[in-house]
Amino acid sequence: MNKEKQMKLEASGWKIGSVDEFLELSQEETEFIELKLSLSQNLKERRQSLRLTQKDLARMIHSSQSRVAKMEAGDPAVSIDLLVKSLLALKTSKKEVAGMLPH
Amino acid sequence: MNKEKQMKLEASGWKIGSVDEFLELSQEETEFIELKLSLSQNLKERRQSLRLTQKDLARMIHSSQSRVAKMEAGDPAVSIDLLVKSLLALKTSKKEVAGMLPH
DNA sequence: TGAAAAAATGTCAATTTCGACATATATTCA
DNA sequence: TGAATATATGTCGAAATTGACATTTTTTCA
Repeated sequence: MNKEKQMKLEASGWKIGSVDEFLELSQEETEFIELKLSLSQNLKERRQSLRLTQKDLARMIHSSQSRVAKMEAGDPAVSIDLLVKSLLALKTSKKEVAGMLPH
Repeated sequence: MNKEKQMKLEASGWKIGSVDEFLELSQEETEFIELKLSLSQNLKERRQSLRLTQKDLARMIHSSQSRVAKMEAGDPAVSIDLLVKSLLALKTSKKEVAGMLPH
């Protein structure tokens, strides 16, 4: 993982380590984070292409606008479960989900 | 969803509804549960084919044998996050994960 | 422009999921 | 067989995630 990618992760709030240096993440941790970010980004694109507001989506999954915003921002404190529930609510197909898997 | 499939879900502890009749689940809820069960089953097969014990896998993901058992049993109180972390720990490829998606 | 709508950000109590532990049950194999 | 190993089940306090709410910032568009 290069420095630029680490910067992006940190920018989304993923930094866990010490104050002025990057935490060395294991390969699984990195893959896990990248998967969540990919789902986040795809969810946002999908919602927007369907012309739904965050509030609309929030209603569909019985959640709140702020939580949808955090989901789409790739906030670490949002579970894959909620991301998947959101994608399912938007009738995302298996093929589309498969395309969201990093690598 | 037919009765037999509902029976299987209930057998894994997924029943939420009333005492003597099945709860009518929405399509998204059903798809979500089926996804988790698919990941569970595939995880178990993958671990076994690698000749690892539940305790072995638990160590790899810094968890416990009992939680791995619940994961593989499709216990509702286990997150997709933990399932994904486990699959990543077992070096599951994108293609393999894609093959685990129901439908 | 500027007001309205949408999105982002921060906080919090409630709920869910967590690892850990104890123990019961099942499987393996000498 | 039966002892050793593996798995399943139940419980618990701790930690993480939740929906909701208030507020700020950004975007839209008349």
